[in-house]
Amino acid sequence: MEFTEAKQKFIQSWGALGSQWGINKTMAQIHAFLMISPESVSMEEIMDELKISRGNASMNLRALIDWGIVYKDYKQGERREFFYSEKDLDELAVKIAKERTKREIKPALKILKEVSAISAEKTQKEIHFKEQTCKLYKFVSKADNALEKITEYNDNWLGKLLKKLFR
Amino acid sequence: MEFTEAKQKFIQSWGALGSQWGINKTMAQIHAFLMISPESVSMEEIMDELKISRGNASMNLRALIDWGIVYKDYKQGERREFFYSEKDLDELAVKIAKERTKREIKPALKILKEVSAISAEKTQKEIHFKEQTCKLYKFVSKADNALEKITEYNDNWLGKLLKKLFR
DNA sequence: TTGAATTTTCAAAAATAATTGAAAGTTTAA
DNA sequence: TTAAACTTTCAATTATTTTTGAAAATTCAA
Repeated sequence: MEFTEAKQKFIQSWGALGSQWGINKTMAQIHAFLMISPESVSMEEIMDELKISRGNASMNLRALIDWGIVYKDYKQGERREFFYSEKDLDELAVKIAKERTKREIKPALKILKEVSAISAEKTQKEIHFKEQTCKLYKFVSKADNALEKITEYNDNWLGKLLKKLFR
Repeated sequence: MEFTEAKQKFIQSWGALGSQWGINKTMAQIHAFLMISPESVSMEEIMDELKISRGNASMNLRALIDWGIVYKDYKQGERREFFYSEKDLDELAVKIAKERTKREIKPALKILKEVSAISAEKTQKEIHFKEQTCKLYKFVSKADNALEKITEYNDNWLGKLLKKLFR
C-alpha cells in the first residue's frame, strides 16, 4: 500500500469506528487526520483534506477541543488558527476516559442511586427492581473506582496495568 | 419516588445512555426492562410496556440475543416465546466486552496493521504517519491483551481487578 | 476607526437510522 | 393435512442526526 491510500484508509476507518462508538464520523476523521499530521494544520487544510464545509469543520474542532484532545496553535505572523492533536496515547486515553466518566458514568450513578432508593415492600417486582438496581449501582461504582485508579497512574498506565495483571 | 416512576426512569435513562454508546435506544430499553423483570416476559408484554411495534421488538430482541445477553425461554404448555436477560453483572460485562472486542478492536487492529506497513522513505509526513500508526497498533494490542486477561478471570473479575490495583 | 481575513452560528437541507405495520413465514395442536 | 398462534421480514414512513452555507460575529493590521 502506498502513502495516500493508507492515509485515506486510516481516516475513513477511524471515522467508521467513531460512529460505532457514538462519536460523529467527521469528528473522528478530523481527529485521525490531526493524529497523523506532523505539523499543526489550518481549518482550510482540514476542509480540503476531508471535503467538508467550514461550519462542519468549525463545530467538530470545537467539540474535539472541549474533549481536551485537540489544541489550538497560534503561529507567528499568521492570523489563522492552527490545530494539533494530543499525540501521546496514554494521555489521549486518559482524557477520553475521564470525559466519558463525567458524561456517562456519573449521570448513570445518579439515576441508579435515585431509583434504587425506593422502598420495596410489597410485590416480587418491586423487590427484584430494588435488588437489581442496587447491584448495578455497586457494580458501576466499583468500575468507576477502578477506572479512576488506573488513570491516576498517569504515566504509562497501560503498561503498569498489564504488569499488575500478569503477576 | 414510587415504583412505577422509578421503573420508567430507569428504563428511559438506560435507553438514553445506550444511544450515547452507539446502541439503539429501544435495544437498551428492552434490556433494562428485562434486567428488572423477575420472570421471563413475552414479546407482547415488552411491546406494551415500552409502547413499541411488534417488528421493533422482534428485531431488537434478536440483536440482544446475538450479543449473548438475552435468552429465550420456552414455557411448558405455552406456544409463545419468553425472554430473560443475563442478570449476573460480571458475566454481562464480560459478554459485552468480548462482543465489542470482536466487532471493534479486532477490525481496528487489522486496519492499523495494514496501514502501518507502508514503507515510509521520503517525506516527513510519511515518516510521521508510519510512526503514529505503529504506536497506535501497539497501544491497541496492549489494551486488547489487558481486556482479555481481565475477562479471563471470569468470576468476580471486577473485584479481583480492584484488589490488584490497590496493592 | 475601518475593513479584510477569519471563525462561529444556526436555520434549512440532506443523510442516516429507527420504527411501523402488514404480508410472508414458521410452528404446532388437533 | 389445516389453520390458528405466533414470529420475522422488509418496504415505506417517521424521527434523529449531521452537514451545509450564508449571514453574523470576531479579530486585527493599517
